[in-house]
Amino acid sequence: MIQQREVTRRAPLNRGRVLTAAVALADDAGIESLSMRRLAQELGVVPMALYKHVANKEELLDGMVEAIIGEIDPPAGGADWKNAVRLQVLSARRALLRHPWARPVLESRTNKTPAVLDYMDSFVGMFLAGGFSADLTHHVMHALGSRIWGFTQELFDHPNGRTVEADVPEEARAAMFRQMAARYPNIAAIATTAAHDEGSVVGTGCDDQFEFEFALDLLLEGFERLNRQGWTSRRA
Amino acid sequence: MIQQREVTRRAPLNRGRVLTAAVALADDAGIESLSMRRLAQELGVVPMALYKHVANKEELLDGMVEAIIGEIDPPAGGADWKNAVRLQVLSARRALLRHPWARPVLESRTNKTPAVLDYMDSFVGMFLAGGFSADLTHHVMHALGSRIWGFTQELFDHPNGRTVEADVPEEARAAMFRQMAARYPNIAAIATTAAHDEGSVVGTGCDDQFEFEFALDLLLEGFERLNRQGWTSRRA
DNA sequence: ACCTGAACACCGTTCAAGT
DNA sequence: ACCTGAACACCGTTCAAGT
Repeated sequence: MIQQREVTRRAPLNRGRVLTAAVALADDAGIESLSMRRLAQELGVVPMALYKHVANKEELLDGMVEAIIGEIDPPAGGADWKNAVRLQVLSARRALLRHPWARPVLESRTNKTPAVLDYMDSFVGMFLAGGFSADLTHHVMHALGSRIWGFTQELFDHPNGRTVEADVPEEARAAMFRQMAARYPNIAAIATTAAHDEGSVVGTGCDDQFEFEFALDLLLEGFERLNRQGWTSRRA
Repeated sequence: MIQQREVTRRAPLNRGRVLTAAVALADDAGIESLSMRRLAQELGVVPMALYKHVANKEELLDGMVEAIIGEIDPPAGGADWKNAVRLQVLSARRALLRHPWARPVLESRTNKTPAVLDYMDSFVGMFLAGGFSADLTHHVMHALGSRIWGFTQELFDHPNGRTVEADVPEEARAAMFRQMAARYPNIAAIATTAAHDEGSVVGTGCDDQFEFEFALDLLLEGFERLNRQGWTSRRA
C-alpha cells in the first residue's frame, strides 16, 4: 500500500500532469492561490521541478487556457451563421463558467497560443461561410470582442461570489437600501424593476444568462442587418 | 538649498499626495511596478508610512480609480439621450486611454466606491431622461457593461504596446505571414482587408477608435429600436 | 499624530549540484 | 533526463516602538 502510494505520488511529472493539477488547484482554491510553489507542493515536488515542464508561470497560464478551450464544443456547422455563432458563444460560456478563474486569465493573455488562434479562426469562418464580407467580418469580430469566449466585463459583478446580505440583519439591510436609493436614485430605479429584491441595490437579482443573451442577440441582429444592407467601411 | 529640498521631501504625507504619486508611478513605470514598497520609496518614506493614509493596497487602487473618474467630463445634458451617452462614453475613453493601467484596475475592482456609483447613477439617468423604461434601461446598462468606461476587452490586443515587427527583417516577416495565413486562413482573410499591412496578421493596422465606435453605435441603434418598439422583458 | 524597524509569511526564478 | 537545495531579489502586512 505504502509502496503503491509512493509510486503514484512520484510518477514522473510531465506537462499534462502539471497543467491538470494547475487547473484543479485554480478550480478548488482560486486563481490567487495558484503559485508555482503551491502547485509544486500539491504535486509533492520541489518548486524548481516544474520548470522542466513549463518555461515559467506565464506559460503555465497559457497551458491552462488551452485546457479550457479544449472543453468548448466544436462548431455546430450548418447553413445558418447566426445560430452557429450563437451556439458556439453559449458553449464557450458554459466552459468558462465551469472555471471562474479562466475569464481573468484569458483577459490577461497577450500571447495568442495556437489553441486560441484555432478557435478564433474557426469563429471567423462562421461569418465568412454565412456570406459576410471579410471587411464586415473584421469589424464584427472586434464588436464581439471577448464575447466570443462567452463573457464580457459586467458592471454589477457579484463581489467574490459572497453573499453579504446573509450576515446583515433584515432592518439594517432595509436602512442601507433606503440610504443607497436616496443617494443613487437612478441606480435604485433600475435595480428594483428587474431584481424584485429590496435587499440588494446591485449585484444580485439579475439573471446573468438573460443579460448576456440580450446583448448577444442585439449584436447578432445588428450584424444581420448590416450584412443584408451590404455594409462596407469607407476603407475597404 | 539642502534644507529646502529636505523640507519638500519631508512634507507630511496625506491621502492626496499618496494617490497622486501612485497614479504618476503607474503612468510612468507601469502598473506592475506599483508596489507599496516602490511607492513608498518614490515618496522618500518607509513602506509602513503609507498605511496611515490608505488601509491597504486594495484601497490604494480604489483611490487611483476615483482619481481617473475625476478626469471624465461631466454629462453633456440636452434632450438627445443618444448623443449624451455617446459623448459620455467617448470622454471616458479618452480619460482611460491617458492611463493605460486604469482599464485592468477598473476591471478588477469589485468594491464600488462612491465615485464609481455616482458615475453609474448619472449614466443610468441619461437613459431614463431619454424616455427609457427602468426595465429596458437595466438591460441596456448590462449590455454596455464596461463600455460605459470607454473600453472593452479587445481580441486582437496589441501585446504590451511593443512593436515586434521592427526587430524582424523584412523577408522573415513575409515568411511568417505566409505561414500564419496557411494555418489560419480565415484570420488572414479578415486581417488583410482592414489592415492593408502584410507584415502583421493580428494586432496592428486596426483603427481601435473606429472599431470601438462601430460596436458602440450598433448597440445604441439597437437600444433606440427597442425603445421605440416599447420593448419589455417578460419579467417586468 | 505621524513615521520607523524588524519581522513574518509569502512570491518567481537563477544557478550549480545531485542521482 | 529529471529533480533538488540554497540563494536572490522581491512582495503585502503585523506589531511594537519611536518622536
